[in-house]
Amino acid sequence: MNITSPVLTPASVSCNECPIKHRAVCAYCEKSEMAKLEGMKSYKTYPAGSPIIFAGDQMKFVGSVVTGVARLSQTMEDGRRQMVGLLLPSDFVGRPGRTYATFDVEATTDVTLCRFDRKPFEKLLIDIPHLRERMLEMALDELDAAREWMLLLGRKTAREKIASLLTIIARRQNVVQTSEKYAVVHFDINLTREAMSEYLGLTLETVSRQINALKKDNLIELEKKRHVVVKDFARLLAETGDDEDGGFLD
Amino acid sequence: MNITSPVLTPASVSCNECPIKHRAVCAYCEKSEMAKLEGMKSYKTYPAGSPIIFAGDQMKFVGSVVTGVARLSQTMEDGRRQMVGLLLPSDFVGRPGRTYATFDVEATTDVTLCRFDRKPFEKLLIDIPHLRERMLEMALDELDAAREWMLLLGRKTAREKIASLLTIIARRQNVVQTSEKYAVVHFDINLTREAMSEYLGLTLETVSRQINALKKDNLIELEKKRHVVVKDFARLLAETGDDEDGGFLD
DNA sequence: ACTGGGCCTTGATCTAAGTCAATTTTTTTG
DNA sequence: CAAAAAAATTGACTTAGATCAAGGCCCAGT
Repeated sequence: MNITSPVLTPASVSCNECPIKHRAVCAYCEKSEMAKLEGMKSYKTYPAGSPIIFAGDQMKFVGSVVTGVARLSQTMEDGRRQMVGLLLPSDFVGRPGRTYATFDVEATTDVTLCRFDRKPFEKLLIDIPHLRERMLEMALDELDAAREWMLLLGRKTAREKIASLLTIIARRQNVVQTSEKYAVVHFDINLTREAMSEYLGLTLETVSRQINALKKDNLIELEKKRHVVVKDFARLLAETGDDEDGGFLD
Repeated sequence: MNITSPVLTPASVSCNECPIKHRAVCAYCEKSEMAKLEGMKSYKTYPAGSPIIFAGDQMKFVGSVVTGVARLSQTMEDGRRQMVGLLLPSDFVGRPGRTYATFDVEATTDVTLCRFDRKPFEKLLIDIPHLRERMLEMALDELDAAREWMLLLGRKTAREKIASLLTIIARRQNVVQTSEKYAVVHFDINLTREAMSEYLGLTLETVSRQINALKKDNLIELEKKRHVVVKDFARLLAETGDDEDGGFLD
């Protein structure tokens, strides 16, 4: 559905040329360790909109998002849904040590995963300290992000939620450097209004109204509904309810 | 404020007699490893209501909750507060690898921590694989719990939130075994209505009204405001909005 | 170039939970 | 044990966001 780089031919990609090698679970591994991983990995691409894992399913694999965007979500019996994580390239899918999936994982755009069978991967986690080290770091980062999101879900207004989401998407795409905070910035939202509403704990109508309210207030411009231009990033930041550089710590 | 076991005399407690030794970060350590930890630890008790760490502060120590209840929370400039974690005995405080605290930590009841200076502890994390292993496991569990909570904050009704909180408190105090799910169950809530409201993303008035609504509907009984008697745990569970055994996975 | 199906927007109305304001109950402490 | 402080309840009223219900836009495929 989107600029998903010229499709990787699965087995042919060497870890050396992997676009996420500096940030994924394997980031700290040395040559010899990489060799072990290299031998076990396999790529799989999921088309936009397709499920990757269902909550309750047995988890036969774990892996890293190489390209694309996936989402982690939870569904209640009556259909209420809450997204609990947005998985971008280098993010990890699956929880070692757990047999059954707790959440649904779904491809939002086309998604390519670098997969490992779960059991063997768990062995590697024990054998390769660097792997476990990075895994811990990533888990702690995600935990902080999840807690940040809890504040958003529990206490922020609809407008603050939208502003927060936009700033987060902008940052995650690395369009904003700390220094050029006041610059004009533009980026794509890879999410439908519905997906946004699931992330923010709102309805899609409210998302639509609030986005258009931000537009009316001249905080953003829209091109073709999915492309956002922020004229003054600092002003948008001020709408998030976060203090100052909110989240640019350490 | 509550039954906080006969105050531990700090330096005198040996890890052998530690009430949390089977579940804390050190749970997987062997004798020799424990010896290292033993030499570095020190206990500190914080009176109910007092701050343990402020967001933004430098983190000089990390540690485990030995007794009591602490809470992790976040505050917005205008005073809106969201609790993002409830720390019970064996839970870990602080984030190795981070210099500054991201969240406030506060003693809810009297709290005793088993503390380690952060820097030396980070060294141990590298030296003692068992420590890192347990740390990862705990981080992943907390991440799952945080995501579970995101569903509650984003999608549940006030009544569902209260019912969920009550079942969680009951479980955490181990009053409920999976088997005796239908039994009468009673427990204390160590939280004020205000603390509950901060956890649930509600106001204290709504918390009060919903608790009393559950009482009127004969789902719970109250003794002295803070002690809850659940006559039929399954019926309370049904009010949480979660499916079936909600969360008793794996 | 037309049409069907996702998306998205917009309006009217409803309602769960918030706000404001007492009052009562419980706990603390001098 | 009385008085003060803290916690909890209860009521009246307001409101942000949900719900219900049309329409409009856009591009994908014939």
